[in-house]
Amino acid sequence: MNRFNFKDIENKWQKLWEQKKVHISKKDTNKKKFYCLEMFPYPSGKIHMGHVRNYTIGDVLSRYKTLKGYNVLHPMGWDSFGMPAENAAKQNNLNPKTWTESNIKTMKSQLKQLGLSIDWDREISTCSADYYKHQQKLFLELYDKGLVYRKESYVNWDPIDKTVLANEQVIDGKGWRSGAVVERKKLNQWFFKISKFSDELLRDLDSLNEWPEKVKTMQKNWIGKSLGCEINFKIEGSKEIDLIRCFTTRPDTLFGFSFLAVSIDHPLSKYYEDNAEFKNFKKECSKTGTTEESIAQATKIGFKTDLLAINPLDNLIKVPVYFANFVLMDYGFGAVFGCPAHDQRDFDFAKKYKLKIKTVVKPDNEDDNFTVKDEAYSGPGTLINSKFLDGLKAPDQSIRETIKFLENKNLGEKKINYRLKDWGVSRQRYWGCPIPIAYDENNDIIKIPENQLPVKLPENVNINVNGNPLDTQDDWKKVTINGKICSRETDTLDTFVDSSWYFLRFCSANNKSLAFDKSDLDYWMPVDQYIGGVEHAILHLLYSRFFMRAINLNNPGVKIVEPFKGLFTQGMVCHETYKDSNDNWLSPDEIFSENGREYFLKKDPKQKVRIGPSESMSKSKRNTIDPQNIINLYGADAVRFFILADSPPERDVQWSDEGMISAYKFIQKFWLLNEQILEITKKKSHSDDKEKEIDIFTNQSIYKINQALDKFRYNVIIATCHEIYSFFKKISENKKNYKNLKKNFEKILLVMMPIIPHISSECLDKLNYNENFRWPEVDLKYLQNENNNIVIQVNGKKRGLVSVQKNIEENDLIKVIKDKELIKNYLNNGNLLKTIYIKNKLINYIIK
RNA sequence: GCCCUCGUGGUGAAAUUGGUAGACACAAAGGACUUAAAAUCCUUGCCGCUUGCGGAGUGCCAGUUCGAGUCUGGCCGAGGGCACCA
Repeated sequence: MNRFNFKDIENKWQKLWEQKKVHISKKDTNKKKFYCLEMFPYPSGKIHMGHVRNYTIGDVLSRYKTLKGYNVLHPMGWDSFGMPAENAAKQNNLNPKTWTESNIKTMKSQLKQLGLSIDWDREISTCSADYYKHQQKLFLELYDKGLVYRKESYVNWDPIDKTVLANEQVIDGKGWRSGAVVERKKLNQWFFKISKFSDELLRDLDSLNEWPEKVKTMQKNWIGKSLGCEINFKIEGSKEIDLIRCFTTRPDTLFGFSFLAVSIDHPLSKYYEDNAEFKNFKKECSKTGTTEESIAQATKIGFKTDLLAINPLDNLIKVPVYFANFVLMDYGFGAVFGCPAHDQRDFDFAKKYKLKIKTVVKPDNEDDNFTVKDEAYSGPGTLINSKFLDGLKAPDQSIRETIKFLENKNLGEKKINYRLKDWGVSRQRYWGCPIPIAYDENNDIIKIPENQLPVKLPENVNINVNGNPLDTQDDWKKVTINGKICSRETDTLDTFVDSSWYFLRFCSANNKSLAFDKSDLDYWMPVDQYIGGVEHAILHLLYSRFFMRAINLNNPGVKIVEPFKGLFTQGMVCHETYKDSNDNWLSPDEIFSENGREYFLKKDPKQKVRIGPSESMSKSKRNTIDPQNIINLYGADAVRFFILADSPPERDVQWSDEGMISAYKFIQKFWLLNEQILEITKKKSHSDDKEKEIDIFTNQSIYKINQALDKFRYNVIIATCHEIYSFFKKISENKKNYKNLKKNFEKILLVMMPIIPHISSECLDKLNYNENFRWPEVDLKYLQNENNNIVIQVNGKKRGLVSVQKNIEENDLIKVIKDKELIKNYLNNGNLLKTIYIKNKLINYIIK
């Protein structure tokens, strides 16, 4: 008997699959399609464990659906524009293109070593002009539809990366990549009008019933729909302004109005630009930072103007107008009416500037003399101190009635507001898709004509410059359009644009003239199962949903609205963290242990290692495991087997060397089992009762795996594989060639194929299996044992177990068990009130 | 603060969706084989007493039910998301 030589055998099958083009998919309208897509990787150098998990999950599904007879599309590509290439280029004086292409080569070969069933004929790379030329056309199409516009606006400026960040890319006031504290800067920027679809993007979430609720909730919150009222406040004072518009969700608290606050960016500020005190205030505000987060941390400060705002419900109530640091220009109209009694921010502000705090809502368990004291009250209740509004139930009735009143008197208007802002796509970077726009001598926008597309990114550019390297390319910038000399846009597109439509490109990956062919989309789209990390729950998924709608706008040919029918978000791969006595991170390679509990430094065995919590693998914490080493040591099937074992795919999984070794041992012993069965099947065939057992076990296992596959419960499949091994191991020890042994074992190999394709294929080959690979049908008659174990309970507690014939009637069952010593004792020591019999499951005696 | 998710042995986890809690695996301990080690195999969730049996037991407290890990309400804890969003 031979060991399983994974190196040779895995290589053999990978080559064979490639030669026979078994993973190449062709449109075939007679066959039911299945589009399985994993989020494509950024080619950063080599694959990491997260990739291994992500792509194994997708591969299991693809292979399963193929066995089930679907025409499966399982493509792969490269999200290959982006800053790491530029950073690497700067650090090592490399060309971003060369660097990226070499990484792609490495990673592609690594993915192939995992035995993934990918259609490499459809490979795409977003940094190739073959890809981005279509993107430039799409950009211009959206521009013609009015979904792209340019405006001067404040942007989040990352001083390290020297680039603009989307609001979504600012995390805790810092750039999501560089970690630099974000500054504010005013620039001319290109925007996608995602807000046009706010309502649709929100509403259609309800149709995505194969998405995790968590992701849908996050998108809902991100879009942030709120129903409220727009109110115009009359202004009195020395300036030429007579109205300030506010948006409020609580118009019913208008009688608690004690100040009006506007953002420092509000148009009102132009009247105070020369005011030294205001300038100081503005400076004070900028000191506290400009991101929402840092504003949040700062104490509330205000600048009192000489203006008064009049309460629209009572002209006699006039309150001061402030500039305040906590009011955002981006949301609503950059102005809020302050009601300190029922809003904590307003309360804090009012306390600081000694403004009136008038209670207008009382909780239902309080009387009319209730007043707000130490904190604002924002709960439900009844309106008080509000004249004609008194007695209304807050919040629902009172808001509804107040809006009605304001609308009737022309003082306000019902309004729906969204938190979602338009998507800024301009990036001051070199390594991205050029924006196909130029400007003439009047700085008017000129579209690059179709016959001058694509706008190719110039090569051999010195990128060791501050700011955008494209700005320095005078030859490239100069372009003649219709005889006019123009200057190109030097900003490139956010890489989220690249990934917002790549799933469409896969459908027509080799179409030279079109980004995608509508008939291809009709067949392949939507993506039936999309698989990736939850970190893209908002940005990438929302942008892709927007792109689909943008393409569909005025384009009745495209039928699909939602790009991803099913979404699965897998958990991360974690590993323990280690530190030495000086608090430096240690990699697992640098330490050793003799008892599995205490670790020591290899280079200094006396030094004890501090074991930290298990965290997601990251280079900075040095707790990564290189998949390449693991593949070399144990082979692809063992890695696939391990990465799916133990934890359900949506949860984090712990990397453990012991677990990996256990998976490797499983592959090895399974191979030996196959060799044994092969030997046995050469013997004369044999028939006895065991055959039935084999049939039952096989069918039940296939059923179990089938169920688990349909629900992404891959860890249960691994457990079942272990059970399968134990069962057939025992059977093979009899050394009898049961008539149905070979057939059943072949079925088992077929259902294991999605998980461990190489060894399963090889085993089938060894057994001379030469039929087509098809998912075996489950024979339902084997799913229930003929003899059933019935649980005997007394007062709901398990007291015994009896094996009886299936579908036995209650009276017959009682005859069987009434003589049991145990039951007799219970029955003799109490009164039997009743018995509950659940067929084939249990009998429960109720005894007092 | 609000929203979401999750709490099961030393660990990762199963549990046919209300019916035998802890499948499967890791670790640890004990045992078998071996001159010995490695490898392999077997046993072990906890607390009692002698095999066997009894008791408690799925974060905590109630409730519904013949029966609750599963359903309902409240509390506690962990993780994630959002936020001076008016």
